[in-house]
Amino acid sequence: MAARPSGTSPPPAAHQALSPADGLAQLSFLIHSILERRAREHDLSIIQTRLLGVLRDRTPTMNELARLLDLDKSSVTGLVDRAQRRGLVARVPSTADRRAVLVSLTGAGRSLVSGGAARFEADISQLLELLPPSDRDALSGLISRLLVAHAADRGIDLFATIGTDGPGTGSPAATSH
Amino acid sequence: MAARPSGTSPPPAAHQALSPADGLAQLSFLIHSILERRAREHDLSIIQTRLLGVLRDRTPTMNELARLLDLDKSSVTGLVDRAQRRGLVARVPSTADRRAVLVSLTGAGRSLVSGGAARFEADISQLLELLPPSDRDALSGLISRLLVAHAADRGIDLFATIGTDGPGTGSPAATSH
DNA sequence: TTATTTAGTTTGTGCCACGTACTAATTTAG
DNA sequence: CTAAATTAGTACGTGGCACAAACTAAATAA
Repeated sequence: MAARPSGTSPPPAAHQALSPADGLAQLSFLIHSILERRAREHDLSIIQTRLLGVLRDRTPTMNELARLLDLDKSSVTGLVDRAQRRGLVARVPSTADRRAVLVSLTGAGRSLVSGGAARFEADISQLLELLPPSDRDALSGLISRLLVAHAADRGIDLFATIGTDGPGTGSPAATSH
Repeated sequence: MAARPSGTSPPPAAHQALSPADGLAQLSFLIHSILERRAREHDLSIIQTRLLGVLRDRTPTMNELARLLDLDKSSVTGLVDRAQRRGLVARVPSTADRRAVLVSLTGAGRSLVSGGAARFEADISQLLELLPPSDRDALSGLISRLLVAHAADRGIDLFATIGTDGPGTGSPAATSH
């Protein structure tokens, strides 16, 4: 319940700052919509984009995918179905567990997500250029610290169990809740 | 296309900071999910929540609502239908233009959004308590500045045309794009 | 007045998410 | 080593959400 989730403004005078809740809610919607617009260019929804993003450095089972995306497993079936139908991901039977199915990115899926990620990063750069360089760094740093603290707060996730070895098992924030 | 929209981590060493794009994307999903969880308590979706939030200090037409929420007007019809069916909003025929319909919050809708907003703010407070007080203020300030700059950048929105008079006409960020 | 634009709804399509019910494989008990 | 319980995944039905195209009614422009 955002104080003012969207295009609303209190009756404040010109340069008054937003409340933390308002600011975070609006920022969240802003980033969300930037992501959405980029994804749209490839006819991808946010959740499809997240799916591909997650698969960039993993080959999880359907079940793990559900946990990673914070979805019901029955939702993941359809999600992967649609991505597979478009040739973006593949289902590979697990050799270890004959019940399980591993989901992996296809070449097409990988190139799609790579290009998209690059453009999204460019969007973010451009957005951050609205701030003076020192503020940019400060903001990024603060956000990182907040996310790390939040992950640490609820579980020992974020960078735990991940040493320097490849794709980690730990699941950092964002999926949150 | 988030670099790593969700629960993913690069192969980074323990306390390495996230890239700006990663951080913003993850933060966005985090806030989004906090909002979602609170809304869920009242069986509200994010978009329903945004609808109620927008109506807190406006009584827009369907058309204005579409612009405010960045939706197609045909989408707004259904959105308002569902909210109206639950007694959260009302459709009031406009006296000025007999084609137009004004959408306003009912008492039930208002109390719902007020309570929800309070709880969301509490959630954000709690989240921000993970940072030292000085960092909290710094973060909020930077976010405000970024949002104001962004609004100014694309149009002259944010606090323009709004003096001290009540509910403004300008539509600030968040709806973005 | 006639033609055009504007406000809103209707209809049809597709994605997304959920809960429930089901099959098949695995694991645990006895 | 079977029998029971658990786990992985899918199928199905429901509903919200978003869009585009087609349509009605009112307002505005010609």
